[in-house]
Amino acid sequence: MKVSTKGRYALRLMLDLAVYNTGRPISLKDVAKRQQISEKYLEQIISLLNKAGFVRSIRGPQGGYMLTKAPGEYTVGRILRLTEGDLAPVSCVEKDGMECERRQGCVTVRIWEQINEAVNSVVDHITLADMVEWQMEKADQYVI
Amino acid sequence: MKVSTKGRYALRLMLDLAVYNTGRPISLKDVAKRQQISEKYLEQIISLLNKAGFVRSIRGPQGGYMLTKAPGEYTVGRILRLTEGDLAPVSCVEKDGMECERRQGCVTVRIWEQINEAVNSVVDHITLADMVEWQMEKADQYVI
DNA sequence: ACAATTCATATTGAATAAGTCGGAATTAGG
DNA sequence: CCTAATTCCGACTTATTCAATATGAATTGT
Repeated sequence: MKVSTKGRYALRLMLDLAVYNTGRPISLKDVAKRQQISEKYLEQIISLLNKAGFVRSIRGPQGGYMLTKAPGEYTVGRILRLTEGDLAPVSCVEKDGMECERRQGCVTVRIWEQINEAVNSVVDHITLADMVEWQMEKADQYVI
Repeated sequence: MKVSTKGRYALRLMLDLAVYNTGRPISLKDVAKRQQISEKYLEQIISLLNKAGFVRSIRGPQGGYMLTKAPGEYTVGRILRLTEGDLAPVSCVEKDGMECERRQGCVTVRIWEQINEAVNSVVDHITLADMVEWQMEKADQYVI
């Protein structure tokens, strides 16, 4: 029941791009330094985000990445699902999951469905914009 | 974010013991047959449940296992946590989890906490007795 | 031209998942 | 007491996934 580093890093990566956005591309090197994550690993992760159109890339010196949309447009769910796959606790309740011949008599599936709904209702109602706001509040605390 | 077979099988195993309880021990062979799970693998799983006192074992011929408490006393959460460990989506929000030096500045932790609470509130409010009831309803549907 | 960047693919090492295997210990029934 | 059914125990295996590293090509601002 764990979220892998890939999903967690993706979230921090996207948050970093949102928080440090100045209208100019942000290099992975900077993100890696701030977030203390291997730059090489971030490359793999942002590649997914790039192909999915969540960010756009600018190559060459002074290049980097930028969000393609406003932070409020990215739910945590969309970011996590892109990197982690379906968040369902078992494959038989996934959106495009495997079908199971035991399904009709299976009682545990109700539990998995409820867990699935509970998780989704959390991640689909939090956006990057919320997280940026939290970040600002944190920052305020330390400035005072 | 998946529950492993170990946790899923443990749940079905406990449910089987609850549903087919007649006051006499139930052998793993029978459970394995009904649930279509490897008997050898079930041995490993029930060993955990046994050591935790969730079931008690009777050895020898006509031996097997029995629940030690009423089905209503077992929450899904307790069964899953025994086999899966803490259900938290990241270790830093586990009950006895690792501490993280990034913690104070970390914003994503709020998300993991909310997911954790959402999952716990599902699994800690469903008991084996509920599942037995669901099973009965299912059975009724097919008898009619 | 150079250096900073992204892009693409392959490889690695460790851990975990999901069992299987072989046999020892216990005990009810004949 | 013997036998067979059962639990109990630990080692082993096989495949997959995780979490990166490594290598180098392609692009482009200065």
